[in-house]
Amino acid sequence: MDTFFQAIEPLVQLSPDGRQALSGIAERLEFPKNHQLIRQDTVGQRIYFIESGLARTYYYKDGKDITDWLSAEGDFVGSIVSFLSQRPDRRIVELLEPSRLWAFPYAKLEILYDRHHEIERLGRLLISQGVIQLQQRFDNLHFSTALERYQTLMRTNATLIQRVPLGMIASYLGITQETLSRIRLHR
Amino acid sequence: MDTFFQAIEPLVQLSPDGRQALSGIAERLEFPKNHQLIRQDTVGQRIYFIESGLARTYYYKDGKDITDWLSAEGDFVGSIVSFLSQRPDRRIVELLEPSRLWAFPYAKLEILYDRHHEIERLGRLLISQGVIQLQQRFDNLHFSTALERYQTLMRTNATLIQRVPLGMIASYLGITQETLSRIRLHR
DNA sequence: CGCCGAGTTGAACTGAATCAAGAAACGTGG
DNA sequence: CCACGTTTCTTGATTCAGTTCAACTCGGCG
Repeated sequence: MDTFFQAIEPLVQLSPDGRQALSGIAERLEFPKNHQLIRQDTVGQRIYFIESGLARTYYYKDGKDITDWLSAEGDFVGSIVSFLSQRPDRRIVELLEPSRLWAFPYAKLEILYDRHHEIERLGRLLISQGVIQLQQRFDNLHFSTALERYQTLMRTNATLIQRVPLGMIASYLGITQETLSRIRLHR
Repeated sequence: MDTFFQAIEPLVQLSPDGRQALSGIAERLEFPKNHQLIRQDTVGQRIYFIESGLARTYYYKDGKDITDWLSAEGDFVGSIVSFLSQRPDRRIVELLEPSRLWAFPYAKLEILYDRHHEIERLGRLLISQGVIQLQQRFDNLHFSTALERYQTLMRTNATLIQRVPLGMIASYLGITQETLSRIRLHR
């Protein structure tokens, strides 16, 4: 769990007790490419930390496949809305590369929230980071052109573009694959 | 603070102790229309709960005024990104109606988070709600037409449309005032 | 009364979508 | 390790939703 504890270190200095509690509920997982972590219209039972690999969150709208989020090593992934609300959600989470993960089951996490104030704090801070990220993504979509959105992605997540097929990047940006193809050979 | 405690009741049953702690740091405020709660490029020192009234969060992009969020009685308002990250943000919060508010200062809230596990939990749950709301708004913007976005607003927030000028609603939806004007006299 | 902000309407323009072929690249089995 | 099929990416022509710019209407209210 070293990479995991390293990732959360800036947020909370966990006591040995808290660390042990988290280690106790974490499940070590390894899956091949294309494995579905979360299936459509299910309740997200787990939140995943990516030690290595790459995951995509997507859903279908009018039959079209829309990328909602892309998560790489060091990120958390899951159907956030479903996990937080404990309600089914259309979002699917699928691996784009073979990955090593740590999974945290919702029910067990709840118990730790109860018992360990410091873990509740960790939860609060992780979600806070989530809001900030999402808000930035929202702002970018709100009144920006396709080109601007692409440039922002290049600036913040340049490596993703090598690892994720163009069509998935395009819908992540809210544009069609054809438009993205045209944009990137240049301007 | 009754309306406030009523609003958070579904999330956490606070102990008398916790309630008193929150009451102790809350500031009762009343402001006229057009008052700025948060000024541009400042660090959000407070988060506000709206007992009565209406607030708008907006910012300028390329000189154009863009509505980021609209908040009415029962909602929390502030420059969320700035409040959570304690960094300056371009977002301005301004009252669209005379309002009665409860303000919670960041520094004092931090102390309560430390002392009262249950208040830390409240914080976590409130932010969780925030993510869910923002994600829904994001989804709606991601691959929907102007008409669809307007209809979603009608479905979820119909009353706002009476209270907020058309231009502000339009930029909230990510469209121009002219387009919104055309859309709503029907289709 | 006349002005001023808020909303509407019109006409021309444009960024991006759609539809439709092709060209590359990729990986799987023979 | 080559051949074939599938997936990924590019390119072109056309269409369309929404923007832009500009003028005009309406309802207050000072």
